[in-house]
Amino acid sequence: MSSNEEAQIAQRRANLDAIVALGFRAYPNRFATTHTVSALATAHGESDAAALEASRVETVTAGRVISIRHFGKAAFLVLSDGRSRIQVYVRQDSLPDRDYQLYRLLDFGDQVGVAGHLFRTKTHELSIWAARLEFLAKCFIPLPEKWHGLHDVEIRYRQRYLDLIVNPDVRRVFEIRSRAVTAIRDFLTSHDFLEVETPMMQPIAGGALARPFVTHHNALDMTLFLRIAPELYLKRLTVGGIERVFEINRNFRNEGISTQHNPEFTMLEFYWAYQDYQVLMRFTEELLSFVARAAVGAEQVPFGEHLIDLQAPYRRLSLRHAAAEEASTRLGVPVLVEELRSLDSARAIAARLGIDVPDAAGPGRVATAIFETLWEDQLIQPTFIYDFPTEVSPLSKQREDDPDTVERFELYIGGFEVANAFSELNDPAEQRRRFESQIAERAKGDAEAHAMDEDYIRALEYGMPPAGGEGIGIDRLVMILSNSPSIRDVILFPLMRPRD
RNA sequence: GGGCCGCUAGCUCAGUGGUAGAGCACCUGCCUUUUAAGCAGAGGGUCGCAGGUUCGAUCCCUGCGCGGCCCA
Repeated sequence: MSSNEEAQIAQRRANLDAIVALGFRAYPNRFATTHTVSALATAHGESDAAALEASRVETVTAGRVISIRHFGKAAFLVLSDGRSRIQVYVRQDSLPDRDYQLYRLLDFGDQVGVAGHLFRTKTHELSIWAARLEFLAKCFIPLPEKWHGLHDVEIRYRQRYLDLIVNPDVRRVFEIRSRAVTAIRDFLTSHDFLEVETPMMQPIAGGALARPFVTHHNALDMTLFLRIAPELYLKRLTVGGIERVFEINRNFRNEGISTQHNPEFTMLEFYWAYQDYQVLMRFTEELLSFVARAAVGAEQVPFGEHLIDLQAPYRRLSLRHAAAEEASTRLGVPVLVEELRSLDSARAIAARLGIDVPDAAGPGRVATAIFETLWEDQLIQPTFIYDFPTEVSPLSKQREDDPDTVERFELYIGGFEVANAFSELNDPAEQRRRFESQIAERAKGDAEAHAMDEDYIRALEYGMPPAGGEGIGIDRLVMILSNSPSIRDVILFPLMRPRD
């Protein structure tokens, strides 16, 4: 007993055999077109019937057949080039017999070439009056239904090509992504930043607090880590005199998967000598409004229930002040900023709020946990959270007036972190102390604590200029710009478990 | 790692302790301006996988797999 799908595949193979028997090649090497479907739709989408008749536009184009409506000895095909669609009118008395026989053997999903002239049907649909058909490739496997499309997210992610064929909005998301990345490059290069590429495989996984993926180089017999951040390499370049530098590339973090986390994700990092985090806040506002205009044509973008406004200025909240203020509201008693700076009182406040913190956490980690738990969900409109505890920021420079606090901010949009930036720590002695403190954290069980990097300290010993640096999560930014609720909607091939 | 939910035809989904349904798609026939074309007819199923309970399980129970959402 053969299944329905097997029968459909057999039918389609038989159709291909018949097409070959007509003299067509099964897999021709090329097809010379004069226009893409999108070009035709753009150029003539507004032309009326009389104008098309007067100009008699002849065209040769190609695409995938995504609909066939038969009418006896005529038919309407819909051809897609992945972006736009155009109707093709096929009739027996307008085609060579061989081409008409070909049309009768076409299946939903086949790749075809068409030559003919443009016209409008009675119902004003822009169409090609086919004078010639060429066969380009067979679709053997039945495609998902035209009306309901493909909803099963598992198949959409595993077989993204199917998703792209049948769900036109998916293409739109990745066009936004492409325009956003291009806009970031344009913005930074126009501000004299140099784009570079630094190692993806690193002997020490530094520049962030995260667990790395581990691999091995056979010839050198050495352990290598897929990078969790490019930070330490980019800052070495500022030592080398590249005063404005950026990289857009993949990071890898060996952590859980969620609507906001994919094990590999794309990050922009840039470093700007002689600037500090205050300058970067203003620069970020400029950058993001520029990117929004370029990617979606507006600074206001819908995101779920919200309309997010990426126009400057963004709200600014000091981390400890915001945490203390919200804790006061929740607990109904005053909570002072100073209480978040001492371990005992900070732990007591966290406990009263029902927030669990690791045993090894110092007051900085506790204050940060309180802040994230109380505030993260409400930070829908762009908000800079600034002045982080030094304890959680091993690569950031301290405030001149407060060694427990670093000049650092995170930008939240849509309820999650999109950017992280700081005035860069360039004092090699202080950097060594921070690394040593991280190693102590690791000894206490923090698997994400930063490792020692002697070569990085040596680079600082040559003198790194004061600088501001920032990382922006491209995937998360694109989620906001494209109104996508999951990071998997903005990554073409998100990581999935093997199915078999 | 924990909790909840899902997995039925190629796709989108109903459904029931008594051997399974719709729409679209596919096949046959009719149709030379349709657009979710129309009309008539036919076919298509390991109900995620494996056990258990039962006279009988797609349905109830247990485990596993894959996915989704939430939490850590």
